[in-house]
Amino acid sequence: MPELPEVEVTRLSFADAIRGAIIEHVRLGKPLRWALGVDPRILYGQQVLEVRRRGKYLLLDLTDGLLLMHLGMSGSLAFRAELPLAGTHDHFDLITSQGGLRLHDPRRFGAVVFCLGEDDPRARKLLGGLGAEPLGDEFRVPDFHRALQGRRAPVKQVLLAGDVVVGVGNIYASEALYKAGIRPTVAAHRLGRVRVQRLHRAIREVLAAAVATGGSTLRNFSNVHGEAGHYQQQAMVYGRAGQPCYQCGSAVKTIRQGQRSTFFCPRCQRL
DNA sequence: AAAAGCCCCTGGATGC
DNA sequence: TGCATCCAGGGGCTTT
Repeated sequence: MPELPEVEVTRLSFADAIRGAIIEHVRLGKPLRWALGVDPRILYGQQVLEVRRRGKYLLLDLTDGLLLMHLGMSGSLAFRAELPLAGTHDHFDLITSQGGLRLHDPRRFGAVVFCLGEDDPRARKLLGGLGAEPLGDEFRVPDFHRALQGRRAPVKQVLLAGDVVVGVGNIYASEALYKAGIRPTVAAHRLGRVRVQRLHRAIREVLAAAVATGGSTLRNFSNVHGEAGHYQQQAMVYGRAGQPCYQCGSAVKTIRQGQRSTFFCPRCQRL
């Protein structure tokens, strides 16, 4: 579920509130994708210094370590002064002096992992291969172009892979390609400068717009206060198979790429 | 090195 | 109402 915009919206919704908090207790529910990796009591007494994001990972900087959090497909966080009794899918609680942070994740593809720092082998393994931050200055057209030149896979799948650019998931990949007028099936290396430039711009615009509207809420996503996002209402192609393209009226098509659905307009996205 | 498949897990929607 | 099937916002790991 959560792509970069949802993760960023989540981060923004509690970073200020938790900054400076002292961890008092940890409650673990059912196992997530990966184990925490340490005795939870290691966290007790540590202070939460900052909340950052790298791709779809949230990074909680602690006094003496780093907590990596991932929301997987169905995860969401809640942060409130007092956490209610844990429900069936509440699998991680971080009780602090300033409130409780809770991970709710029905499918349990999410994870919370403790690392000593970003140089910790565990952190390097998860973060080391990530591509450029699409909303950051390091995401530049020439680099993007060069990276795409080395890929023969369909551009949609290269975007999803996350080693060229991070944070673009299944919704925003389709949306960005639509905005750029590029067919999702085109081999990445066949894109010329102009197309790459358009795609670069489209990715940034789509992600920024999604953050601004609180992300997309398809099922359960909400920020830390339980507020849903609205970007799905302005999706041009995602989830609109068979419906008329807003620009040209052609029926939006859906195909399978790497066991994921892709949506595009056959007329507006010719190459 | 890159690409393609396979899984992990639960729940909701759809069809019979 | 019950049951089977398919699909879902991710991504690490293994195999080609």
